[in-house]
Amino acid sequence: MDDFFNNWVVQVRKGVLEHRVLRSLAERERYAYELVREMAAAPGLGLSEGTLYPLMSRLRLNGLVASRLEESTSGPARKYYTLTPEGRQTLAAMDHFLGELNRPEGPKREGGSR
Amino acid sequence: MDDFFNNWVVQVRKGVLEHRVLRSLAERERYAYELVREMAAAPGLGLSEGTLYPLMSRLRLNGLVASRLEESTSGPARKYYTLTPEGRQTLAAMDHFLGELNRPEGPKREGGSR
DNA sequence: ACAGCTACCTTGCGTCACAAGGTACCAACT
DNA sequence: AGTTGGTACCTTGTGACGCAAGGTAGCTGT
Repeated sequence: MDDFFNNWVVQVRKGVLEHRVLRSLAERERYAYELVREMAAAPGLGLSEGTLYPLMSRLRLNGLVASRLEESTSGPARKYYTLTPEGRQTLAAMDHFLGELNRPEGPKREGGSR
Repeated sequence: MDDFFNNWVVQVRKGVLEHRVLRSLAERERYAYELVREMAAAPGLGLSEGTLYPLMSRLRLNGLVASRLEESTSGPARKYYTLTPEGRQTLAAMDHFLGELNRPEGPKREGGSR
């Protein structure tokens, strides 16, 4: 039926997810499995592990997060992720960009340069 | 430098663009070239023709827009696009979805089933 | 005739969500 | 001891799509 709409939703997630993850990590450190359940419970998202684990790898490769292993008394060890300074910087840039996007028609000129 | 951020912006566009285009067409009919310049001038977007033409094709294939050729006295003929009823419906669904996404922590339960 | 604008469309590339599948560790029941 | 079920990690293959670059064609001015 609405192939188109469903596909659109997937595309929207691509942008939103990374932002949401960084946002979440800005609050406190978390491990991936925790994030999966958190996001899956959120309104429009509903991601699975296959989405998040590669995402976390990308974040780490790009230096936005750092990870730390912690053993658990009940279950496998957890890999906790924290934001690096670059991660915080990128998050701020994202926030700014999204702010611009949501402003309906007001482009807002940059510091009146030139 | 910020490969990651730039890439992210590209991903965000994927979701935003289709919504913006439908929004724009909901106002009045437009032709593709017009949309390109309109979007390119908007804050965070900056798309090119190579992005928009395939997008318009997809919209037409999915029955969200209809097109109509109109000759121009100055230049090539223009293909004007209008929203179909399905297009309007999809736009409404998108608006709803985005509304849900932006609600910070309020999932809004579905009819309290179960 | 030629440059430049409008206006349409296509090809090749790279990125990414997602489903599905895989490994391993631990607790509880049979 | 074996099986189930939960936690927690990660990989592979597929399909979708933005984008740069390139292509076609009509009109205008020099």
